[in-house]
Amino acid sequence: MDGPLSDLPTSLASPAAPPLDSAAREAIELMFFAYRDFTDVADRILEDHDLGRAHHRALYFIGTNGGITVGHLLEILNITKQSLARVLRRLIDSGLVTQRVGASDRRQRLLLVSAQGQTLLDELIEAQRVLLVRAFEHADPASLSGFRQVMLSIMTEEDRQRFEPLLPPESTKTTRAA
Amino acid sequence: MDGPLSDLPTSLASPAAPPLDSAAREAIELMFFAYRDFTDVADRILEDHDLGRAHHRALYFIGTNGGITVGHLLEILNITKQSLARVLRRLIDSGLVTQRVGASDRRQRLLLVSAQGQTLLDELIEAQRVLLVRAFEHADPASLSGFRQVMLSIMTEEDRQRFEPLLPPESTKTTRAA
DNA sequence: GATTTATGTCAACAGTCCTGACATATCTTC
DNA sequence: GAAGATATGTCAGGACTGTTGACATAAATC
Repeated sequence: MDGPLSDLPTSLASPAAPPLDSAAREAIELMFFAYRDFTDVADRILEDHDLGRAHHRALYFIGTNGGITVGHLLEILNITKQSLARVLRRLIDSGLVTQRVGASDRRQRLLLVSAQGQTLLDELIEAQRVLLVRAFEHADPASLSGFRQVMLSIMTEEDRQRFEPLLPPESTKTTRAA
Repeated sequence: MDGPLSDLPTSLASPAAPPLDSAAREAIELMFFAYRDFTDVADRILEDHDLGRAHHRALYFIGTNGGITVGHLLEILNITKQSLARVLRRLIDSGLVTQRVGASDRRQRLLLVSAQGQTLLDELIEAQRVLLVRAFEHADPASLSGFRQVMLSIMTEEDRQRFEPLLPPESTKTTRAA
């Protein structure tokens, strides 16, 4: 009495589905569970500071892009300025992030992580790094680059470009060697 | 004027950080962007039906576990029953999910995806499958298994077990071959 | 000086998750 | 069969995060 719906032919929406079907299904679940558990370790730390995931993301990208402008941060996060404003307000009020007037353009607010903010950020990164190091230890270097390739390919071209300075100048784009 | 904070020694929170540091940082970002873009393609479809991500997740796991009980679904999703109730109500009211009284235990509500729900679910899976197929085409089979290994290793042991029937009976646990 | 740009702010609404407290049927056990 | 445990539901209220729409200000640019 369980599972009569799961093996119906994939006829309606996917016309003649390629064989990758079950692999894709598994990957969908891998994404779900891995991402959930990955964010969970950070969420637990954030709880102690009464911060949410949005604060984490903002803090992270400010930390790795010291002096970033609000506009650029908005581009990375892809949320509205009103959403970001709420989050930034909190980070600034609690002293985790500071701001400085732009040197060349005084309209800009350059965002910086404070010493206190860096301590929290280090803690957050460390928590996730532990998971990743463990994951990388279980996988050989080839697997690691496979992971990287797949993740990059899943992304939007726009997001993929954020990583390109790190990519070897090979083609991961249209050249399918066939 | 950009980046004075990003290269400070990792002295505060991570005692003597291994060399994997920059790889870990990159992986953190890979997770963020890949997951975001991966869910985005589904979110766009869901918008047309005025449904959210929570509805997607519930629909998905009901679809791949036809006749699942509310309790089991709660275990998978790891949310409270009040949260799930709201989501299920909507799915049932809109005819995407149906329920049936448990055969052996009449307290149970067995959840099933309706034909209409299956159509939507197929559409959602197809959208993400397209991304994955493209990603898998760009990566050789070894890379694919590397992706899989890393994602599995990131997870909680508990979640990893959900995949174990599919895993070869090797040890990905404590055996580090050293 | 007029326009555009970078940023902020007020207000309202929606989705998702949480906690706490009760209620109801239905098993299970003594 | 009565008592307790279990599966599920529901009401109430609160928090975080994201959205839209409208308006405000300062600084850059033309």
